[in-house]
Amino acid sequence: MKLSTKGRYGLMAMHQLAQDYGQGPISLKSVAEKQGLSENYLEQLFSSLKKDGLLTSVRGAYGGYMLSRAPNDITVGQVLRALEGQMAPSECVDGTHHSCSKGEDCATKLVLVRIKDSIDQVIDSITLNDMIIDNIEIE
Amino acid sequence: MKLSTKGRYGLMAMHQLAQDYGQGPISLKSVAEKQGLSENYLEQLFSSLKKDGLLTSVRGAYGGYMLSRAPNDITVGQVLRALEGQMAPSECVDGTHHSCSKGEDCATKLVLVRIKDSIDQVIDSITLNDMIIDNIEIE
DNA sequence: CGAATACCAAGCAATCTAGTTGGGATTAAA
DNA sequence: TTTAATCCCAACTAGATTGCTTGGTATTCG
Repeated sequence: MKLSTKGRYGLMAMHQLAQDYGQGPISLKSVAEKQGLSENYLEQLFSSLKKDGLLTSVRGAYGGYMLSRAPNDITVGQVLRALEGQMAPSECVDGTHHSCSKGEDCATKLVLVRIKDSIDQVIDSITLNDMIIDNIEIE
Repeated sequence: MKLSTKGRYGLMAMHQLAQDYGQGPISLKSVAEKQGLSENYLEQLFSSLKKDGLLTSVRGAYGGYMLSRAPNDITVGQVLRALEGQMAPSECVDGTHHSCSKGEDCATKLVLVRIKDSIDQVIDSITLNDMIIDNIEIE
């Protein structure tokens, strides 16, 4: 039940951009370097995040990426879903596939739904702004 | 962030054995057939579940597997961890690896810890007996 | 003895992961 | 107008993982 690096790297990068929010576009290279990530790989993640409307880009020299909204208006859930799809422990509870022959009459599915709901509740309640604040509080 | 089939099949099979609890050993073949799973694959899962002390086996003809404890004394968390390892969204929060160079000072890790804690709380609070009861209530 | 079972280890095709490679388009600044 | 910096896009790939299958051995009941 691991997150792929997409989700984790994406959170790291979005946290970085949240810290730099309001300072204009930040280059991919700069984010990749600060977070120790592959520039070309991160580019793919930013592409997904942009497609989901979480990032805005500025092309050309001195261009870069920035959050499309304030950090307190972007949740961890939005970031993770942009990169990982639904945060469901199984396809049978991800809302798109309806393949299980047992239908709703499945004890295992009930458990999986409860896991999914629990994850959703956590990730939808944490914003990028919370990530900054929480981290400072602990430092 | 998907569970592998191990966790899902394991829950299905353990739910079956919970329903048959007290009726002596149930053959692998029977469980596989009732749940529509590959017998040989399920065998591997039962091996893990036995190693973690959740199943007891009886060899020879008319042998089989049974829960090693009452259904209300086995949690979904114990089953899933036997088959999937720690239900952590990243190695940096699974309690065994300590590889992240950032140490505790990482906003992303704080988020991942909250996700893990939330999953743990759900899966450790549901027993196999709950799975039976909940399912009947809905039927 | 023979059938039914658990137990064990290795092999394997398909898929997924975590990138890399190689370019093209756009724009600020010199 | 050139140049460097940047975003944008698509294809490729080595290695790991998944979800099994195969082929056996050991044990026990009738």
